[in-house]
Amino acid sequence: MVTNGEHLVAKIFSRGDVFDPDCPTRVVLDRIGDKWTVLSVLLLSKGPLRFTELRDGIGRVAPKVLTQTLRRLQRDGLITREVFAEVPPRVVYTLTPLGESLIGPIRAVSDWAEEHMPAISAAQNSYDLDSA
Amino acid sequence: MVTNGEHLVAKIFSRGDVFDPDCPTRVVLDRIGDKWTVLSVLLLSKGPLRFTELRDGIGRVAPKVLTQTLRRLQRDGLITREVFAEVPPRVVYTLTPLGESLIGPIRAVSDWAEEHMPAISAAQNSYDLDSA
DNA sequence: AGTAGCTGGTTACCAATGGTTACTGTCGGC
DNA sequence: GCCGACAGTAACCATTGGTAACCAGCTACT
Repeated sequence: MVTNGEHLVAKIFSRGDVFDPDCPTRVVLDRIGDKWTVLSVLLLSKGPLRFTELRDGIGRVAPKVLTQTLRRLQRDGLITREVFAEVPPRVVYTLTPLGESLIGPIRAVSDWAEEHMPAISAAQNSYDLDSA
Repeated sequence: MVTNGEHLVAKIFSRGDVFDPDCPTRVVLDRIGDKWTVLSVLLLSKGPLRFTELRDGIGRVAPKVLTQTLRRLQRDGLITREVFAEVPPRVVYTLTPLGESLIGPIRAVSDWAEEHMPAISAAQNSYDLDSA
């Protein structure tokens, strides 16, 4: 396994650099930017959940879109997807350790959003009034 | 100014709750999800920048899209936009105190992205191999 | 005098992503 | 035999991101 590639000429990125347009870190930032990723991870931080539990916890999310979100999280190794061959079917989503390591940063962002939301709403209102 | 609205029946949201679909916090999370918001704020965290400096710092972003991003950040009260009537024209973008308060949470996320990017890439590869 | 170029955009147009509504398959209960 | 629960898919729009071309105002070059 090649983990230390700093002697190579090509960019191998053993750590990542968000300011490099060619670095896969951009993909990671895109994922966090996916509309329901943050909420899904936050919900799963309390424990494994089923599809409908996630859907109801988020509220007003189309099943297709939630499926897309969860597939991408699974592909990124942030969650696991367990299917139980029962009737009615049961699918349980669980955070992996990698996914759990994201809880801290994500919670920082959502806490910030909750705390500063009033200020942002106020700024939006005055901006809209000025340009009206 | 009404800041404590907990005695009202209607939702007035003095703080925000990301799990409530009707809460404006969702708008804030959407903004962070905008493709270039995080990078723009990170770049501006080092000091005010001009339009082209931001564009070059991000790399491969269409001017139209960068303009959209910056206007939204301005509307949210996260940055200010100063125009100097010179030739050639000069426009300087600066983080507001509100914008500066976002640096911490955003840096937590981007640091996480840089640190765990190799693990994510590996997970993606094995996922793609399995489904191939 | 003509023209090319810099800055910070805008406009028109196209592609990709996100989102909504409707539908599927399986089985147990009524 | 029909309904509903679960975990999705299918077909179809809407929003966003991206590209290429252009503009205004002045300066500097030829």
